[in-house]
Amino acid sequence: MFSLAEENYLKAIYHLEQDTKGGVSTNSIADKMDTKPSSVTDMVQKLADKGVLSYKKYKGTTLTTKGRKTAAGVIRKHRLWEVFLVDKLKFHWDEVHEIAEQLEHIKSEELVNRLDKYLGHPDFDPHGDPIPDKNGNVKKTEKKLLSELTKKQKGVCVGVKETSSEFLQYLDKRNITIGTKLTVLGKEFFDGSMIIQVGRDQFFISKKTAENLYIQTT
Amino acid sequence: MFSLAEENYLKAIYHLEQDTKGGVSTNSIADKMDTKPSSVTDMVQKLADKGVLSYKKYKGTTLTTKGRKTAAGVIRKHRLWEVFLVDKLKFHWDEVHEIAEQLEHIKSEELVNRLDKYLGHPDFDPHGDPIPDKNGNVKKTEKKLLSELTKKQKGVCVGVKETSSEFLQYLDKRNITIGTKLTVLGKEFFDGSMIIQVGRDQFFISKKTAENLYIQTT
DNA sequence: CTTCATTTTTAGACAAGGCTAAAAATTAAA
DNA sequence: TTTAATTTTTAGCCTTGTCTAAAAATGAAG
Ligand SMILES: [Mn+2]
Ligand SMILES: [Mn+2]
Ligand SMILES: [Mn+2]
Ligand SMILES: [Mn+2]
Repeated sequence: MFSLAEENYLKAIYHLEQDTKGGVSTNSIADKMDTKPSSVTDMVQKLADKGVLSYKKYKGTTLTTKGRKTAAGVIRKHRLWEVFLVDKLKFHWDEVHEIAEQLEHIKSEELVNRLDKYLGHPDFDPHGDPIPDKNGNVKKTEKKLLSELTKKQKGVCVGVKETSSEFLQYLDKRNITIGTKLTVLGKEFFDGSMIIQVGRDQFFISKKTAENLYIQTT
Repeated sequence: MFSLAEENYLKAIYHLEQDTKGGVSTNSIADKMDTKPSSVTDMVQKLADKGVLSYKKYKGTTLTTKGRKTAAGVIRKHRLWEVFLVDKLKFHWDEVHEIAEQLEHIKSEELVNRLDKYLGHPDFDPHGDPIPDKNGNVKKTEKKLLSELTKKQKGVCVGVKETSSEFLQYLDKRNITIGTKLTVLGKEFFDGSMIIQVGRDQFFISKKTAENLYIQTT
C-alpha cells in the first residue's frame, strides 16, 4: 500500500501536526526528514493524489483521516517494537530507536497483533510515549514539561521529549527514568535552571533538560 | 552495506550454488527471483564490482567468500526470525516465511545476537533448515529425501524442501512435522509413490511429496 | 563446419526518490 | 505600497532497480 518513503513522510507530518496550528509547512517537513524542500513538494503532491493528505500550493499540508490513521499505524508498530527490544531482548532504552525505525515498516497485520498480545498490550513505549490502538487512537494523558513546574511542585516522570542516546544516558546518570518521582526545590528565573530532588539526591537541572522531561504532577 | 535487492540476489545465488555444479547461470537466477535475465546481468555485474561474486560474461557466477558470508548472514536472520515467530508469537510454520523475508533485511548486528540468545541459540528453523552461525558456517547433517529410502527403512523427518503453505498444511493433515518418525512400508516402482507408516496410521504418499521431505534414517 | 535454437548481454526506457539551480509566491520591511 | 527576504515550487538531472526489444555469443544438430 505505502512505500517506506511514504510511510516516513506520513509519520513526520503526523508528528509535526501535533505541535503546529494549521497546515504543516514544506520546510518544516524537509527539516524533520533531513531532506530538501523540493523533494518534499514532490512527495506531498504524490501523497495528496493518494488521498492521505490535503495540499494546496504554498499553503501547508494536513493529513486526512486516512493519512492520520496510516501514520498512527506506523507509530504503533514503532513503539511496540521498542517495547519488545527493551522488555524481551533487554536493550537499553537509548539503543532501540534506530532499530525500531526499520522494524516499523514490516508489513503484517497479524504480526502486529500477535506482538501486541505477546507484550501484554502495553500502553506506553520505553520512552513514555503512548502506543496507538488498532484504530489509530491515542489516549492522551495529562503531562507537562518539567520546565513548566514551579517551586515545591511534585511529580513523576512519564516521558521524554528528546530521545537521543546522549540525553537518555545523561538521565541514567541522574537515576531519572520513566516512573521516577521528583520534587522541584527551586527554579532560577534568570536562566530557567532548576534544583530538583530525586530520592535522596538533589541536583541542578539545566533549562534544556527541564524542557525535555514530561512530568505528571501529583 | 548492501541494499535489500542486493541481499536478495546474494541469497538466491547462495541457494542455487548448493545444488549446481560450477557457476550459477543467469537464467536460473532470473527464474528463482522471478525477474528478467537482463536485470540479473545488470545486478550481477554490479555485485562483481563490489567483490561479492566473480562473473565472466556468458559463464555463470560464483560467490566469493565475502559473498557467501554475506548471504549466510541474511539466511541466519531469516531463520532466527522464523524461530521467533513460531516459538514466541505462536505462528504456524506455514505462515512465517513471508514475514521473515522482510525481517531478514533489518540491519543490526546487536539485534541478531540478542535475538539468537533470546531464542536459546537454536540450530534449526521451524522447517528443519540449519541456522548459520555468526561466521556464516552451517553444520550440515546427514539427511536424505524420503524418495531415496527403500522398503522397510525407518527414519525421522528432519526438514522440508518445499515450504509453501499448501505443502505444509498438507503435512499437518497427515500429522507429519519435524521430528515425526516414519517407516517406509512400500514403494511403487511405476510412479514413485510410497506407503508409509506414521504412528498407527499408514498412508499413501505421492512421489512429489516424497521428494520434498528430508529424512534422517535410523 | 554450417545452421539454428537457446542463453546471455546490450541498448534504451521508465518509475521512485532524491538533488541543484532557477523561477514564482508569499511575507516582512521600509 | 514598493522593495527585499524568505518560502515554495518547477525544471532538469541522477541513481537504483526494473523492463522490452534487439544484438551477440554459445552450443547442439545436421
Ligand atoms: Mn523511537
Ligand atoms: Mn519511543
Ligand atoms: Mn523461510
Ligand atoms: Mn525456513
